Amino acid sequence: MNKTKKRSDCPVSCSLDIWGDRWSLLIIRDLMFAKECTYGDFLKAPERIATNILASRLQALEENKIIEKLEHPESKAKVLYRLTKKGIDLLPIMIEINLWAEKYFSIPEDRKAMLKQVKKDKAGFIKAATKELQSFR
Amino acid sequence: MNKTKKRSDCPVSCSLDIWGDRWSLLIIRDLMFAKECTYGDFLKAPERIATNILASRLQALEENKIIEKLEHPESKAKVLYRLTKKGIDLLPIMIEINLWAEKYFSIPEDRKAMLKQVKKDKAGFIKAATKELQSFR
DNA sequence: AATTTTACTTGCAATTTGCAAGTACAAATA
DNA sequence: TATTTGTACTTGCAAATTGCAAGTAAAATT
Repeated sequence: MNKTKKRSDCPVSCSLDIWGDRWSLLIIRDLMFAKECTYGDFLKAPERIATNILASRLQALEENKIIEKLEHPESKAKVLYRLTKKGIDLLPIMIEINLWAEKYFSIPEDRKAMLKQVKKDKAGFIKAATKELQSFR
Repeated sequence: MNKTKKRSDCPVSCSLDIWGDRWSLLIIRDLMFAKECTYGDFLKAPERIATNILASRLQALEENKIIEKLEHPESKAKVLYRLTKKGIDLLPIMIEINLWAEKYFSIPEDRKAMLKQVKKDKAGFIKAATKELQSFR
């Protein structure tokens, strides 16, 4: 989001200072599902983020070591983004958000199917998904 | 946050539409710790929320059934806010945020002590804390 | 060589934030 | 009873952020 404005020492506040806006977690969501995304991939998300906002969020997330850039293996015109370990560690938060939302909204079927797996063995799911994300690093 | 602007059917997006800003989760945090807060209590938080922002967030959270108002037992001049069940159910998200932050920031000692309890038995902690919050309803 | 793709940047209007001050009602105090 | 204080907001306004549309530059394709 913004650079180095720490509002307090509260862990919640510190976290929100980094990804507590309407867009950052959606970028992180996309990376958790797709593992690697280009700039254009993010723009395809249904929420329709504006290009300037996307650029500013990607920069802030990179500065905060949540994501990192890497070369696209097939093209110099493309940039690949992926999660760092710090970003991958947001997975439990992302899962709990999905579980909460499932309880209070109607959500897409494919997401429900995923959450069914989660509820069977949450720790196991997180471990496996983390490992999968790590394998791209 | 804002009224009824649903950006997509994604559960993450729907959630952020409600509490995905820099302040809402801090209000919810205060209510999770204190159980019941007055307007003035929220203003005492170290992040120093502006009075107009606080009023607008409280209204939005109430409209979205995350919090509710009740009469103060001792004074008609005061208003008490507390979490609804929907708000209490955000507890697992709040805990995961704290756990993530502990890993990447230095956080206050008392919060560390709480997280020590969490790590001993996460499900048990959430159950007990939820029950405790429910007891105020 | 010309066109298209990709990742941005820029300009600008609209919205939101943040600060300071003000208001209205209740409660405490003189 | 009159006055002051406390509590929960609202209002006004400047500054920052957002969102839309258009533009740019380098790389890839035709």
